[in-house]
Formats: sequence, C-alpha cells, structure tokens
Amino acid sequence: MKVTIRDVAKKLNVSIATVSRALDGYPDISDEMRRQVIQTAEELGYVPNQAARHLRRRRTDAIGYILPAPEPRFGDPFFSEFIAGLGDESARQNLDLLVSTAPPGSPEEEGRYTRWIHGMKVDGFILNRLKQQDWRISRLTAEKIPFATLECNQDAAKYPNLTVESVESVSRLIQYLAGKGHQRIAYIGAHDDLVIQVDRFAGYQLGLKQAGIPFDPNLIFPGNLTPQGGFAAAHHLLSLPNPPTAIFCINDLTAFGVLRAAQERGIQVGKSLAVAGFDGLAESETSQPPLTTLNQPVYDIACKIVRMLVRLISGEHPPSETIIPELILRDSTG
Amino acid sequence: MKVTIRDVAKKLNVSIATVSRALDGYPDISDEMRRQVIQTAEELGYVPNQAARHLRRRRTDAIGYILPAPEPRFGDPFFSEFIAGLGDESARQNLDLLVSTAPPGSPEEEGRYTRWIHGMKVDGFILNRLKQQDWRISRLTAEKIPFATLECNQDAAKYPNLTVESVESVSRLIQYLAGKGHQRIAYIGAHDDLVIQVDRFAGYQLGLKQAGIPFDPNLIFPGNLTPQGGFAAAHHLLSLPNPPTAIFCINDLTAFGVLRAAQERGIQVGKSLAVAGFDGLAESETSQPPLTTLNQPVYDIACKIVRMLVRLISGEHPPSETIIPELILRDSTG
DNA sequence: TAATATAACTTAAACGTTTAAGTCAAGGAA
DNA sequence: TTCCTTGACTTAAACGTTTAAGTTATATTA
Repeated sequence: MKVTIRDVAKKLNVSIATVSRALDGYPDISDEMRRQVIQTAEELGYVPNQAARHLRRRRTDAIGYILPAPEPRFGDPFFSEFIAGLGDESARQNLDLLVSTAPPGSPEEEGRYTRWIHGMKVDGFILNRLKQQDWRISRLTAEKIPFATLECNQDAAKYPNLTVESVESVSRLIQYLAGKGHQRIAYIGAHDDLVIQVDRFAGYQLGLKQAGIPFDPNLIFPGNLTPQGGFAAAHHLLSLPNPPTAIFCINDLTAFGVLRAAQERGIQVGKSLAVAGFDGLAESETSQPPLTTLNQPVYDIACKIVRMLVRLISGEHPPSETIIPELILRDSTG
Repeated sequence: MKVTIRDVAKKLNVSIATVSRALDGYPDISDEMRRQVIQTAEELGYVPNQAARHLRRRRTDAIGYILPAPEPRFGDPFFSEFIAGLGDESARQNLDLLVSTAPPGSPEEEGRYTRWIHGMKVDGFILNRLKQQDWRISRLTAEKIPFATLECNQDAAKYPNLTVESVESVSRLIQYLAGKGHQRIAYIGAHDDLVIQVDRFAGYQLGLKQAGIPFDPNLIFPGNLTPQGGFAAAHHLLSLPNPPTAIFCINDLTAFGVLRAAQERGIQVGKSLAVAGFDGLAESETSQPPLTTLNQPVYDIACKIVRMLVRLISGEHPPSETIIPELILRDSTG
C-alpha cells in the first residue's frame, strides 16, 4: 500500500500535523523531532500525495502548455527544443509541466484551456505563437490566471513576456542581402494575424526602405510555417516573369522548403539565389547549403519564460525582456 | 470565486450527491433531473476540481512521459512528433499528459519517476529508448504501475509494447545496398545497451550475411544518435585506408551528420557514397540529397501506445504489436 | 390489504493533506 | 506564590469530490 503521512506519524507516535510541519520547515518543531521525521519519512519512502496537497493548498505546482499544432502530424524541431526547455526548467523549479496540443483557434483548444483553468489543473500557462487579437490572452487576463509568453501583442503591458527582437534584426538581414547586390528580395510569411508575421514583415519592409529598394507586392507570398508552404511559395515566386534573386522566409522550416524547390528547379542556392530563414534550428547548420538565419536560443528562452511564470505565480511582477537574435551567415546567401 | 458542485446543488435545491451522479451518468437519476443538472452546470460553468476528484477516485486521469534527453539542449524532431502524438491522443482520451525531461540513467530521472509514482501524479507511463537492462521497467513492474512502451527488451512479455520491426527491415536495406554493388557497408550506431542499437545492428549483420558479405569490424563506429555523432563517425570512417562505399546509420539524425561530413570532404553522396538512415523524419525528404530511410509513422505510433496504456490502466491486457517500417529509397543511395 | 420491490433521491464518510486554533508543561517575571 | 510567555506539540476543520449505505414515496405483487 501507499505510504501516507499517517504512517510516518504513527511510527513516531506523533500527530500528522507535526509530520507535515516538520517536513515543511515550520519553526515550531524541535530540531530533534524534525530530524526524526525526516529520517523516518525517508525510510518509509513517504512522498506527499499531490492530489491531497493541491486540494488543500489550492495550488497545483503545475504549469500548462498547449502546443499550437495546426495539424495532427506535426514535427517542428522548434517545439521539441522549446518543450525540452520548458520541461527541464519546470523540473528544476519543482513544477510539473502539463502538455497538450490543439489547433490554434479550434474549439478543442478552448476546451483544453477551460478544463485546465476551472479544473484547477495548473497554476499558470505558457503561451506562444501569439495572434494580434488573441482570445487566450483576453481569457486568461479575465480569469486572472497567470501566464507568460514568448512574443507579445498590443496588450504586452499586461503580462510578462519574452520577446525576440525582430523588426530591427530582420531589417539588418535584408540590408545585408541588399548589400550583396540583391534588388529583388522576396518574403514568404504566414497568416497575417500572427505576431511573428507582423513583426518579421515589418522588419522586411524596414530593411527594404533603409536599403532604398522599392516595395513590390508581387514578391510577397504567404506560406504556413512548414516546408510544404515554403516549397509551394518558392515555386510560385520563381515562376514569376521577373523572379526574386533572394528570398527571406519567416522561419527556417519554410526556408527548407524553398531550398528543395530551388534544387528541383536546378537553381544553385547561394549563387543565383539567396535564401535566409529565422529560428536557427540545428538543421539549418546541416542543410544544403547551410542556411543563413537569425538564431534564437530556443531552449534558454523556454527556461526563462518558465522562470518568469514562476515569479508571476508567486506574486511578483517580473519585467519583460527582449532578446536580440544572432545573425548567422552561411552559404545559402553566398 | 470558483464554482463548485455545491453551487450547482444549491441552485437546484438538491444534494451534491445528486449532481455528482447525474453528471457521471448513474442510472438512479431521473431524466428530468439529469437534464436540469447538466443545464445548470453548464450555465454556471461548473468544471469538477481535478484535485478533489483524483483524491477521492484514487486515479489521476493523467499519464506521464519523461523524455530521455541526453543533454539540456535537445531538439530531435523524432520527439516533437512523438510528443504531438502523445498529446493529441491523450486529449482525445480525456487524459492529461505530464511531460518532463531527464538524462537517461541520471539521478534526476529516477527522482522524477519516484515523485510521479508515489505522489500519485499519473496513472501510467509511456517509455521509449529502452535499454536491454532497463531500471525503469524493473521499477514500474515492481511497483505495479502500468506502462506501455515503444520498443521492447527481453522482458517484453511483461508489458504491452509497440515494436517497429528492425532486424528484417534493416537487413532488407543492407541487401538493397549490396544489390547496388556495395561491398564495404559501414554501420554507425549508438550505445550498446540501447535496444534500438542491438536490433538495428543485428539487422545489419543479418543483411551482410544474406548478401554474402564478410563482417568487417573496422566498418563499425559508434555515434550518439545526433548529427554531431554522425559527423565525427563519418570523418573517421572516410579516413580509413579502405573506406566504406556505403554507410547505414542508426537514425536519420546521425545520417544528416554523415551527409555534412561527406559534403565537407567533397564526396558526392548518392554517387561515390551511399548513405541511409532510420526514422523517416520529415527532414529526410528535404535533405540534400534526400535520404534513403526506413520510415516509421511516429505520430501514429505515439497514438497507439497511448491507447494501449489506456486499456492497460482500465484492467485489460492489450496485445503488443509490431509495425513494419517502410523502406523509402531516395537519392542518397543513388 | 399487507408485504415487497423499485425509482429517485439524501446522508455522511472517506480520500490525504494543510493550517488555524487550542493545549499543556516548563521557564521567567512580578 | 501567581501570572504570563514561550516552545512544542495536538486537535479538528477544512479543501471538493465520490460512493456506500441509507431513506422515502410510489408501484407491484401475493
């Protein structure tokens, strides 16, 4: 049978309250008693029943992350690194991490949040892939549930967030391409309500402007953050009467699709076409050619967000933070 | 304030037992009453407090997965697809999925299991990356905690497992390479106690034997399941006085490292060197050249294992299952 | 008609903690 | 001596469910 607090209390002939307080470090327990309690708890292999503890403490020591997976099959390396970071840091903070998946904006997604909020499954949430108008943010704010985010939208002041600076950074990358002589630089993005799309696209436009290159709407084509999306978009762009000589992609995955499309068309990436991404996935280093990208330290970011959330849960107001991605130049841009 | 079962009971002037039983579908509740209960529960936004429920039911409706991440930074796409599958299927089964990470065999790993087992955090576990002698299996068996696995070791009879047939399949791949004229086929594996290493290496040896190629220990070099490992191993193998003309890698990630090493050495993969992997990662399709591999449907596998575990938890004895990976021939083997 | 079965509830105990409030002996101050 | 502190506990009430064991009124059977 499972060993409970009662078992260790009985063994020592003390009340369960004493055991509880001894283990929790209350000062009204003698040193000798505390020593004994800790020892027998250890001996018997006592571990507090979490359900009972949560019920009583009204706090779960768990945080939730609902992975915004657009489709059932979904293998974005960004998220495996992100989850590894969340998992590691949660464990370090003695928190449990609850993970689920749901297509963004779907009824299932809402259901998951509702269950976890009202069922008191978690003390707070981690969010990412924010939208400009994000129902999750309104909802969590309204219900006063703590959360911390990667990226931020117009309500950024209301919650702690970790933001990877994108406008200036992308602009810098675009200017680098322009400096290499590219005049027709295409942009493959994603859905317009995504914060990352808005920011990175703004960076693209800023970059063009600073390089003195006129904006050409024909060079903008939407992807969907996957290689498939990038593949299709690249084929479209490269079939234009006046095709681009460089393509900036909203993320590395998209860029991988572009690389494939180019290869299929016999276009030498790095020579007659420059391609760049955003994320700094491990794969970007080994793609052929290796991909120029804006690297964000996903694992560390995940850890930091967990720490932010922990502080928020314990009543503090952790400041938001901005991280500058590192521009990594590789062969895909010559 | 949080709405409890008491609130909906009060509103209807019935006992909380009635509400509980009405919502749980017990037959001793009149249809009219049940209708009312369901309706007011809905109206008030009642969601059962999970902690209370678990405490009383002695069951958590959660399953756990501790990701065997060898190092803090860790971005294996295999695992993101695997977790997506676990997450989706758990949600479908109305289960919560607890995720953590810990280096295999580390004290932290053991700590996580202990906490979840004795703290009654989960009803069962999902395991993978099994070892021949796997303490997790002994431990969970001893404590009578349900678990289901991907892969199986010598104790396979004791737990439901989903196994991807490897010996015959790898053998088939090796024979295909032999059929292409390769006589010096190298093998880059991983640590010897890993089940996947044992199986895939056995397949390699069987393949050689059936093709009538003598086994050459110089062509065996260990990796560590990462591109870095594959990269280093490939450089070693390709520096041999009599280097291999084909390299089979224990997984795709390793193969990606090999591709990079070959490229660095100016070796044309697909022409003067054949490379093959195992996993069928999405990236294998877009690598350059695209990678010949044994494809396993990771997402579906994850879903199936969750369903197995669910059946096991509810007292059934689900049969184990074997899946045959699909041999996908791509340019990396010419 | 009386005894019995059934439908539709209610009562109250449990699940294993935490914690506010209470007890009680020993020591110190007046 | 008596009163007040203090240290070191104990008691008992929660936390919000589920569920075994009642309790009725009504319907059915002998």
